[in-house]
Amino acid sequence: VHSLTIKTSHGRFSARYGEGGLAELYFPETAVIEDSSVPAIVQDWHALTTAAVIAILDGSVPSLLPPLELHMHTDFQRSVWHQLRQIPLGKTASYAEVGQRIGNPGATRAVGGACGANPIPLIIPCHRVLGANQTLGGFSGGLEWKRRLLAIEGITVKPAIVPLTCPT
DNA sequence: ATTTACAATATGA
DNA sequence: TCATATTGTAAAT
Repeated sequence: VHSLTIKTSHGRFSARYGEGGLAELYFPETAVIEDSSVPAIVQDWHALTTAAVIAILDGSVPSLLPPLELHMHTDFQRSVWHQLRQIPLGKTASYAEVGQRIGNPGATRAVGGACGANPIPLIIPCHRVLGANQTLGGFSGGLEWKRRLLAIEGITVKPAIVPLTCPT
């Protein structure tokens, strides 16, 4: 397994590569470990990953992606992530909608779970999945990041539902 | 109109 | 069995 970092205008991301391609992508602020020397093929993947991440942070669509290493996950999760990739830039889908598209209407909650298990944010745009009323759900990299990513794509979200109990 | 309760789904500890 | 990045429905206020 090899780890490399990506320098962007939004910070230093880090990526982890497995045998078959990109396996995980981490937001800045998390521990950054960079391998000093990696195989040539990994360097090629990393060049693609870097370009893709920078493109996304710039509000454009990455033209080419590295192979993704997702075989260790379940079919259900891969189905969900495949659907997320179908969401065009600037659009969003609800958890329920994603569930319907993969043939599991009512699997709304499970979709949330799959999003949480997404190892590759940004490239698999889990940030484009909102609640039914475009409310901000959650995000593995922190809600601040989710808001920022959506803002880049020109999407505005309603504030999360705050249970308002005033002690009298 | 607003609040409360509940069922249904995939997955991991 | 319990938890989670949800949601739609039903009933009561």
